[in-house]
Amino acid sequence: MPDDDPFRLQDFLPYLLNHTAEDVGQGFARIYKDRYGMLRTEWRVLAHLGQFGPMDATRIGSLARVHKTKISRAVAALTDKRFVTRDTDQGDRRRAVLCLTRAGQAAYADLAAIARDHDRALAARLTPQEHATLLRCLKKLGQDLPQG
Amino acid sequence: MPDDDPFRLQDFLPYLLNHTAEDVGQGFARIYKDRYGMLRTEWRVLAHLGQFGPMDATRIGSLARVHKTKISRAVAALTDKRFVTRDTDQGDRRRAVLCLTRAGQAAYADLAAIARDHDRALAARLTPQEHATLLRCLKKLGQDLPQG
DNA sequence: GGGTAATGGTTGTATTTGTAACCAACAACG
DNA sequence: CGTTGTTGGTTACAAATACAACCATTACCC
Repeated sequence: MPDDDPFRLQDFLPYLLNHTAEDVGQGFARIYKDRYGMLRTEWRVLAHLGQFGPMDATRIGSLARVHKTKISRAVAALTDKRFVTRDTDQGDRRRAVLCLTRAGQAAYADLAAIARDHDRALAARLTPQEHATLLRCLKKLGQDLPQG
Repeated sequence: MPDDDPFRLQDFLPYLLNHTAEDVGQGFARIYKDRYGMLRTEWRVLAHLGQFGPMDATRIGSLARVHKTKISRAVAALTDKRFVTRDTDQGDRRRAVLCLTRAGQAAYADLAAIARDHDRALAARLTPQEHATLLRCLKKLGQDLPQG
């Protein structure tokens, strides 16, 4: 293991990833913030419900790998905005099934369309091969992290 | 522009990038946090000084694209830890040139070595071609964002 | 059943961050 | 020179986050 191989901050993956993520996310973040007053976790919860249908907070948390307190607060904000309803599961009264209201569905449809365009614009800056490789790499790197 | 091409959250680049960045950064973050009580911006400032030598806060901010208040607080924390000195530029007494102390250099050397290993472990999960493409894509995506 | 643990979810509090306002030193220009 | 504008940097206050403690309900198990 050559110690003379120097550390290059510009190529350090956590740094680069974080950097790019912030840059790339900001444009879209402004949209859901300005248009619906949503925070990132709120958008994510909305997106999960819109994408996968009704589910409880724990499931969203594990899909999105977001801590339950963040989910809880995001859900509270979304119900305030009348975008989400919570329905206590009568079989297990600890659980609450979350569901988009009609307004929530509309907001999701609106934002998803914008997100899709946004994503296309990003992809257009890469070759199709690059884009495919990028997705594959990100997914590879994101799974089974050596105990974080 | 086909509206029937649906939005896929799992392939949405801002989402994926953010996700991966968080996952990948966490392991290393714990190290500089546990070992030196540093926050992310502190590590970044330290890394920039270690990597590029003495410079002022504004320069770090523009290199790392971090807001000046964050830099300011990170620098305050680093001087508290005796990792950084601030030297008022006598030619322009608004500027302060930041410089690693000996302890700061040691901390940087320690962390840089760990970062390098960490990075190698990440790279090892990809093929060399994938890794190269990934870096290239991240750099492409990070520059000249259409008004962020 | 009754005690203990585990699970779904919320709340409290201490940190961290973002935004704006601010101060001091310098620049530009009449 | 004075007055106005910029720039480097800090501080104040509001918003967001992390972490731990906490209910309520369900599961386990003797």
